[in-house]
Amino acid sequence: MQDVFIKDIDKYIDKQVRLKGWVRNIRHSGKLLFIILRDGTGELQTVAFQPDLGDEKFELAKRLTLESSVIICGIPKPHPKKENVYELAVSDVMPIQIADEYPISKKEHGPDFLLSNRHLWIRSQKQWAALRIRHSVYYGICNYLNEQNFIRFDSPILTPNACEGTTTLFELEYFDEGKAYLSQSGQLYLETGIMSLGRVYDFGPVFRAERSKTRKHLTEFWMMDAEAAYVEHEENMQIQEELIRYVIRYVLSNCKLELEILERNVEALKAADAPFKRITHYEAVEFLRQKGSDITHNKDLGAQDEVLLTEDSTVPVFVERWPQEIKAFYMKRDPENPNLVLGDDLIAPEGFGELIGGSQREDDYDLLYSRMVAEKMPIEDYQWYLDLRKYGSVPHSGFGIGLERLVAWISGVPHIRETIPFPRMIYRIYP
RNA sequence: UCCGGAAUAGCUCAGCGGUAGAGCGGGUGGCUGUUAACCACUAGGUCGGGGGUUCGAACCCCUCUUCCGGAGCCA
Repeated sequence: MQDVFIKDIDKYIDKQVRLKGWVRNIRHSGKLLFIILRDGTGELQTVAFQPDLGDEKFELAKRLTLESSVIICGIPKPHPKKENVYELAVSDVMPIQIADEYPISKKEHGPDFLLSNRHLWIRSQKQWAALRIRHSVYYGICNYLNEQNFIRFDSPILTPNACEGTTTLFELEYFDEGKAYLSQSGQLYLETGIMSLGRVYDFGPVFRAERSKTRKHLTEFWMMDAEAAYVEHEENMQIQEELIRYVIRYVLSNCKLELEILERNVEALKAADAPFKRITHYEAVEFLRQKGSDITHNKDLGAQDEVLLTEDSTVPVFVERWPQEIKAFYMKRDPENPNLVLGDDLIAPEGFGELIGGSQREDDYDLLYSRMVAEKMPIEDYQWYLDLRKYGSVPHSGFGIGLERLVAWISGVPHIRETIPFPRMIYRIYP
């Protein structure tokens, strides 16, 4: 007897196989019994006919409930009514555990109930699809970076200092060393890595103690930071664009079924695999004011501004060359205008907001030092970071991608909480 | 932190001053091709907590709690 996965079922037509999984749904009609089985790789309808299975096994099989675990043997056959669909003619049924009354019914549920039952909700078809797309986005990113000679360089999660500001940090006691913080970004550590390895990236959870309550925020999310030596602003954006387009193609070719389950508009996704738009912050503000926004030239984009900026675009939009005063201390000044920095934000179409924040980094010791003093940063805590500008400093750039936002946009899932197994939000830490 | 909204059966909701309802889910029975199967019967409730108004409150008022959506901040 061959153990097989449902995704491979079409290779075993008319052969005896054994499937191991869970009951997604069960229906019976007299002497016929339909068990929809799922095994992690897919779903398959199994059909038991009482005279073939025998009265005893048939009665046993009828006692299966939603989400019961079960091993089913039988012979894969083409579905009598559907093209390219298969079903299993059941020859044996072995219940492993008869599930209690399953809390998640086949009708709709509210978000509070589903989030409280997240440990079970992940079994649902749409959640299964979203988590598989997350997996493919993750691997797409890693594959691209590997092909481009980026070396994985993991940043610490426990850190002695803030990357940017301290108001949004989770704080904890670290033995006798005083306060430590959960990392908001590994970027500063990555900058050390490039001086050894040339091009590096990290991928891990980061933490923001912001009291944000929107569909695009989590307090714990996964971020990929990449950093490269001898890469300047233009090439930095080029890498970001190629990476995103690579991931789009990777998901389109690996997750057809998942995108279909999530009812993602695949044509819109294909259309996004084209040269991205580029606009300076100054031009963006002019454009947005024409469209009725009250944004000014020294302000960041609001949520509505991001929608206005991308609503007529089929591709993501880069906003580059930002006013220095609203961007982080480590960004390099624009040589053509000292009031600007060589930073870029990549805004997703369809209202998902910022996918990437990147910049060329300040590589001059004195300029970086004076900027840190101006921001009243504790220089002694950052001496290691300043050292990088003393020992073989080079022009370099990098960027960070929020994994869940990218997954949300690519999958078309409306809320970021469905793009991570266990979302951490301001009012929720269970389960 | 601010601005909105919600809380009634296991779940999703209706009821909005006069005997607590439906669909799904559960249970029992029926059906040889079902697709959120269908049909019949059936069990299931301190109407989020506390206080008030009223002859009478799920419904009106006050308060607390929990959650949702959005803003700001950010990825």
